[in-house]
Amino acid sequence: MQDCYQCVVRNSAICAALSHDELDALSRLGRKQRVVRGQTLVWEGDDAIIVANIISGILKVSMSISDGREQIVGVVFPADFIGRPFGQKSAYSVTALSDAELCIFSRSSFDAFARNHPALEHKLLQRTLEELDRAREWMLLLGKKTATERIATLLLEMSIRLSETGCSVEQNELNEFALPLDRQQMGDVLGLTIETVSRQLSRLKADGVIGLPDRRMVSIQDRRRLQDLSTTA
Amino acid sequence: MQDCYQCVVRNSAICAALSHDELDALSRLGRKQRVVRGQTLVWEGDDAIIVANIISGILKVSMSISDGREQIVGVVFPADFIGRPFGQKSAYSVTALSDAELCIFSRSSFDAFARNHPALEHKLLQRTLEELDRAREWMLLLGKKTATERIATLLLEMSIRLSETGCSVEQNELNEFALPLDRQQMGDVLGLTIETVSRQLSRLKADGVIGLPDRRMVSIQDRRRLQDLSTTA
DNA sequence: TCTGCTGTTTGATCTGAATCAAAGAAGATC
DNA sequence: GATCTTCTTTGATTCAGATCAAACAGCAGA
Repeated sequence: MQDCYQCVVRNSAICAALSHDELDALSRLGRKQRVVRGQTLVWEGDDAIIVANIISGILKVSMSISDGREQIVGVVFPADFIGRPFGQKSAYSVTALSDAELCIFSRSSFDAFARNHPALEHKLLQRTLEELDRAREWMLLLGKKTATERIATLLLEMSIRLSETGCSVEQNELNEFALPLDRQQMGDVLGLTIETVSRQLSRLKADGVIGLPDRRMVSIQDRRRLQDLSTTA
Repeated sequence: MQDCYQCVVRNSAICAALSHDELDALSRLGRKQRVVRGQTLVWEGDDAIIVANIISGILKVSMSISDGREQIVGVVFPADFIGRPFGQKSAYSVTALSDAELCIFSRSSFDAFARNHPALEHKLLQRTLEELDRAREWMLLLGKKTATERIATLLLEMSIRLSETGCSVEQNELNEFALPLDRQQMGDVLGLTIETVSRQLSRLKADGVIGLPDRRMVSIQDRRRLQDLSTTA
């Protein structure tokens, strides 16, 4: 792999913990890879053989039951880390929601490198703690929130995380954005059916809280109201 | 704090990563503390001022909505770690489900110590990754499983985690144990109401899958059937 | 322009779990 | 041993969201 210094996520991914020399060493272990929308990188239950940094694109992390029920347990953005270091098996699948570009490492070589670079492990620990906070926040949503609250929470969360990523330089990214999820996937994140998601969105639109210019676009017209509906602390 | 060498969780808590000298240094930062059942150690939204190892007892980690709805997002056993290192605020409360004994540190001094002891941070990372796996497994349960599946999954999980803790030396701990949760708390873990929990347990008992000798005790009579009902991979 | 195809919306109906309500059980306290 | 108090179980009813069903919109290709 070449040119980590040019990398757009150099300073936001966990690599930010490394000096130039260390980054060189790590880069020799990895490779850049493009994946297309819909492609699955890791299958639930498989040996955990790779880990990766996201350079661009959005991916989902999901778990399922043998009869086909699926729950999306995480949505991953540029600069985020995926994979299960220090573990034998992957308990979840990772699938691209958009075309994406990754920086991939074999898990075993990454594990070894990380063990020798505490600053890198520290970054990884911080990210894992944040991811755990997010997962627990979502458990509250899945266990206790109503359909309306769930949709409102998702829209606000997406609005924030997409604007943090800041790919597009558009001024009003925060209030107008393209959802990286279709209706079915929104249902799979929220523990709802596609019909319920659709109905809730229609109602928010009818109430003037949001606009839906096309199937992927959302514009937040009354953010305050959406926040109230989301019942988030 | 004295006598880490005698500590029952010395080899299973994250302290196992430390040498004698290091352990001495860490022990000088902490103190042992007893808490009684029902006592809350950390309040959701408060500054994250403490972290701790559990020596004995069982605690819950919970989040709530202002109107009183509560979700239990984790149940913590001896040798487990609680608190939110490297973060300003605690997003959740921690409350004792039984009388418990903890080994408490101020977060800031623990953070500083951990940063200088990579082996400790490594253990902490592994635990956090395991906790994240568990949280995601539970997201699948909360998002997609039926009431029966949820109860069956909880009983099996409790059976396993309680026997791993292995406090009691009783032979058949795995199939007969005291629940550390009352019915309300079971509901709060599972995203169900108290009535639904009670009805599901009654049905499992009527079907001969489990026995309920008293309000806290559970005996698993047909483990195979319980596993089928839990729909866990 | 028509014809599929895929994803979305809307409507009608059903159902699993919530809610409302009351009766037991098991400890505590006096 | 009687009386509270707290927790649990069971029953009746309701309802939010699931399921079943059909129409609709946007596009790609012929």
